[in-house]
Amino acid sequence: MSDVKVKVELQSDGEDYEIDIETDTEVVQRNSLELLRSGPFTNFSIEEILKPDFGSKKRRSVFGQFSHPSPKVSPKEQDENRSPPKGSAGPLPLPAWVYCTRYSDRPSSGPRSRKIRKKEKSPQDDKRPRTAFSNEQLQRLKVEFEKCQYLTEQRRLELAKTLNLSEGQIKIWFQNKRAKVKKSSGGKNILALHLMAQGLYNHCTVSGDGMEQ
Amino acid sequence: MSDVKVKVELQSDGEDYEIDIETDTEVVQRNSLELLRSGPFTNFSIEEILKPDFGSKKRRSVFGQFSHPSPKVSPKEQDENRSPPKGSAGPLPLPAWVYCTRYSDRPSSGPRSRKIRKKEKSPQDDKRPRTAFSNEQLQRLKVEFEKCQYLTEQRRLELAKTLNLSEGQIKIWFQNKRAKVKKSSGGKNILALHLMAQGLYNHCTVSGDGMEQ
DNA sequence: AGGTCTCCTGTAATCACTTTA
DNA sequence: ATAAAGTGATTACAGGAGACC
Repeated sequence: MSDVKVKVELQSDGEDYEIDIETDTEVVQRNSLELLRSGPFTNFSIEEILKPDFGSKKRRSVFGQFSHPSPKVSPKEQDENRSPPKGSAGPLPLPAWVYCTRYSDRPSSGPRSRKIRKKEKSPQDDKRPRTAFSNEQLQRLKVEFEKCQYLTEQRRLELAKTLNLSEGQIKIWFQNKRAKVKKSSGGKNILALHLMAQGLYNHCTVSGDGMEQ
Repeated sequence: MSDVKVKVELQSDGEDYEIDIETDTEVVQRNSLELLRSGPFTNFSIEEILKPDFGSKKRRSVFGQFSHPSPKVSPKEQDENRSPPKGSAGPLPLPAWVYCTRYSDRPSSGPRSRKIRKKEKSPQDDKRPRTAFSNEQLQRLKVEFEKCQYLTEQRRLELAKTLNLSEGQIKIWFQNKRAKVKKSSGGKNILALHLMAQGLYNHCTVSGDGMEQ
């Protein structure tokens, strides 16, 4: 696969954007997510995954063991079909989580169309005053969050538009929400229990106790 | 199982530090979460994907990196105390992501130390004695409050300066005032609700600006 | 090599609400 | 009655890292 880059200048904001075309990685990743979303967890065992021959490696360090294939794909491709192009000879696509790197547990944030010319920052502290999101906004955000805890650019843009918030606010809200969930769940989850049961869970969390709400 | 913490006082600065030892749990949990995030699915089975040879794409294949050392990793990067010896033939059957440490995703970050917050004692000392605002001050505050029940940093600063009060006092006064109004109006603060509904809560404009943060 | 993106982690600030005095 | 402080939730940002161009 090769990359094709296209430069686009949008009339609206006069910004240049660079869009990567080709490569079906993103589709793969999406499908991979679907995959992960799939079967009941009980369909495969931790043991299976953890067998010595699975991705056999002696080194314990994660460093460098995971590399991140460039997740580039045209946004169009992204919305329109969620199936990987069943092109003949392509190598089998990998699930997203396999691609995970250092932040190894989260899927890629998806294809990006990068802004090339970033606006020059105003050097002063233009810290946005705290906003109180409306119930409507929060409602929608929560719904979206339940669908997936991570944003794609697409989704972020769409949310920002329909909720009349900045993309930055959407992004930050998701970050904060993830942090909250993580904190409040205290790390207790089903799989954790699985791991515990299998003796792979040698450590305990500090924060421990869950918080309510 | 419990968390292990060590308190250390460094000679250099006389500060206490708290060091977490072995907090791998969260990583496991988070990675696990992703795995658990499952739903109905299509093309390939988990078992298939988990085979060592699955999708062995040449250079960027993750699985390939299970079987041979990544070119990206310099020995130095593999941190001193966390990396097992490279040539170690020791049985470490687990995929790397299982071992991700700390906040689960980054083996490289390892145990951290953080400063324990300095505790301020003598709780009585810092308490500001109750202030009796002058009529002039109250007058101005009320006027401002009617303009908008919520402060911007700008406005607070300005008020504090002209009224010769601390910004903290201004802030508290507004908070108390809002509470009072709310109470007396039976919890129905039309303006506030309206503002909230519009997401304008504590500032007056919604900027559509982009992602700068 | 430099810039930009998102990520995660922490933290500051402010909110509503409660309590103290 | 009300200034001030405490609590818990939440928005926003800093800082550092990995990935990408």
